[in-house]
Amino acid sequence: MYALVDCNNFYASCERLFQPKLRGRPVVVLSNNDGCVIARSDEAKAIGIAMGTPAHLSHEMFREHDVRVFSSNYTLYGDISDRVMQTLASFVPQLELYSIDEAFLDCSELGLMDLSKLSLDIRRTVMQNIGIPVSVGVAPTKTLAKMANRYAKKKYKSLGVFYAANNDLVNQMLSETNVEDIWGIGRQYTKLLQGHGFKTALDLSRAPEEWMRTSMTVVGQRLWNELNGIPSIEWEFEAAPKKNICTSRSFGKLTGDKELLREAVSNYAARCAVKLRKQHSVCRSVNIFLNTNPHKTDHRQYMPSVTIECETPTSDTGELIAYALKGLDFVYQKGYLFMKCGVIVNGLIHEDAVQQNMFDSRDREKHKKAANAMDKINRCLGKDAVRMAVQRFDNRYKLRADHLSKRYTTNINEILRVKI
DNA sequence: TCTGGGGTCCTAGGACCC
DNA sequence: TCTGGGGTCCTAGGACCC
Repeated sequence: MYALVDCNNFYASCERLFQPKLRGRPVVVLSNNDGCVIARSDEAKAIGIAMGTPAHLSHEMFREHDVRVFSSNYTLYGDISDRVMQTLASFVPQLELYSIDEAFLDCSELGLMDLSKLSLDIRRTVMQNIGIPVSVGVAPTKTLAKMANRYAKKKYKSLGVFYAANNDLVNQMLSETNVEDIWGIGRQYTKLLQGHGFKTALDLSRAPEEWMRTSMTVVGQRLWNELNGIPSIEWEFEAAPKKNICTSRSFGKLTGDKELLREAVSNYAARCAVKLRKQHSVCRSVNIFLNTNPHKTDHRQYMPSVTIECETPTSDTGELIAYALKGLDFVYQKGYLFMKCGVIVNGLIHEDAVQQNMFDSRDREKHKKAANAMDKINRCLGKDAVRMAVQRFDNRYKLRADHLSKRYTTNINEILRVKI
């Protein structure tokens, strides 16, 4: 049996944690750059604010309904997430962290324990320890557990848990879930399935296995198995090292200034380098891309990207910045207004598996020591306390974040103050 | 003024090898 | 009418996830 625990309206719940007066009030959290809505409290959902709504189209509505708006504060959400996961880990021998607000729990070795009772217990404990509301779905496969979780939220809102303990309960859930709400079914597959007359998950579970395989390849076969109670998605208890790493941002405002782009690209390359070293990887190539704003149909559009092979696989900040700047030189053209740029490092391998290049004149040991020292200082003093000159300190291209809350739990200067 | 950022898996097709 | 038969590796593109 699999349990899926999911934090309700996670980002909105995190913000409300430190401002209890917002309980019962509509709260939304915006994406980077305050672009669009990415999290909503129940109250915000109830007044019809849709996921992904551009913020600039909603100001009227926010004012009208007295909606509290936040910029996203990933430092805070990441820390609250760690705490929730720690609490969850105390209930089962093993769990898989699936996303910042979700985890699968392995219930297979809990013997005859009453899983409904366990679910309620989890919910109560997380609420008491952390203050974040969660929902729990328990079922024989991951796909069904995801479904059970969604079903709990929809149908047993106040209870917050659903245990698909037998065939009747599984079928009841399947019959009340539409195909488009199944985990793994997106827009394209929804079109395909509806076109063939499949409306509910129950319909799909009874589709001919052969048809699922031929029209949806192995993805369809797996899904068919999972819907029929045959686990076909493996556990991943240990986070696998990433195969590529991307750092990209939209700018606070459009720019064609090459110096500004150099600064942004250097910073993103440096972030990639830190992420690489954290998982003990080096990359074989670096990709740099620029995007104009596709929404501005009257602007000239240009979305170039270029990949540069590293002479020797590396995770060195200075080296990656140099590659990234070389890439920028290659694709940059005057006369365009850019909205976004990014750096992707590809072909990651373990740092110990590097083939030495016999023409390599760089003292890698020395640079590695310097990088490690830099990481250590930055871990203590906050990220980017030490940086390369080209990164600058003034962040002229910085994103918008007009409604940022404090980093209550990770920065001593921003700790919650209580007036008595 | 203003529309996120970061990933995964699968398949097809081309380049190349013996 | 006809063009070998296997392989591997890489990339691009499409689908999906939060």
